[in-house]
Amino acid sequence: MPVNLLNSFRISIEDFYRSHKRTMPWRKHNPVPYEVWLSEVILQQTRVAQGIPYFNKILQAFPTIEDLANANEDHLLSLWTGLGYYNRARNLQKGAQQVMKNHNGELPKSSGDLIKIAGIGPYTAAAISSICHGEKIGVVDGNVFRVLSRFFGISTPVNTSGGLKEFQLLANEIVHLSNSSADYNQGIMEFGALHCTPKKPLCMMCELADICTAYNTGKVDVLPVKKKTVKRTTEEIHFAVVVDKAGLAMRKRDTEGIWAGLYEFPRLEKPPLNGLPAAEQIVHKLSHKDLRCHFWKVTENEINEPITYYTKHEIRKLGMPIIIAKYVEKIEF
DNA sequence: AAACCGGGGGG
DNA sequence: CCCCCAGGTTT
Repeated sequence: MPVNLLNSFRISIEDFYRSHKRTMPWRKHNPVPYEVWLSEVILQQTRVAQGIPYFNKILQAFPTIEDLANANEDHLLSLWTGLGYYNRARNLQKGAQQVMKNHNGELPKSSGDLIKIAGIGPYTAAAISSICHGEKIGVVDGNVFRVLSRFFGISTPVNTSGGLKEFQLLANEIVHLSNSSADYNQGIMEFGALHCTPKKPLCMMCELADICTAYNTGKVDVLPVKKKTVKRTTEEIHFAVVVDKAGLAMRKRDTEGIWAGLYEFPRLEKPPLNGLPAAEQIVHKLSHKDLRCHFWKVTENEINEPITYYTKHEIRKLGMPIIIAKYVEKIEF
């Protein structure tokens, strides 16, 4: 990306941050690292409005890292109740114990050391080090994915290792141009949360609209791109293999849906009572589901639909799903 | 790379 | 109903 574009973006984000009311509980000139750590862990995959009461409650119960390290786990979990992702609480306490044991009770400053602590990943390490110590490292969370992908028109799926790397590098490049990692990083998250929202972003009043790629190419509603994690399903299919003197029974499929207008074997709703397996079951993989295909050697009586027979010669001229075509090639009739 | 982890809010 | 949220760990 051109440096002047990166800078225009960065300056607008910092201006946005400095001119907005701040919502985080520990927003002060010298944020306490423990408070930032606690709030960032609480807010993982959690809306700020939902997490704030928990932050206040837990900080009051455990005012220092030492208190947290020595806490009764059940006590901590009772305060966490309702937040979800309860391993966050256990990891948080494990981290506090690590800090007591290995760092004299004080959080390390660099993101490289922070990330070694339980429950602190790339995001939280970058957040603590940039906000508390000015390290020039970009935070990458859901807001950052959204804002960067829209503004720069990046369509790389964000939920892939390659996408994550690309966005992290871009975030780092921008934050290196800033004199205040804390303001820039918090600004882009605040901007994403309040302004460049997932749905109905406030483009009409956005000061970045003039140079926003998504806005100027009509892609606001398609960015960021996420690779679909299609939950694959399995469907059982029972094919009737009916062989007659006249040939092999085939039926033409409807003109809509999968394999529209192609020829296949008559279907059975379930494994036939009077039938022998005619072949091994074959799993036919589609993008969204596995078709587990069974072939049953049955007589005409098992089929409750008009049957048409085709000779091998005739069948070769019919359009068929590949799984049927392969089967036809294998058998003798 | 994909699964798993929770509860709440909004369209 | 689905998507998203100031993500991280485990397999």
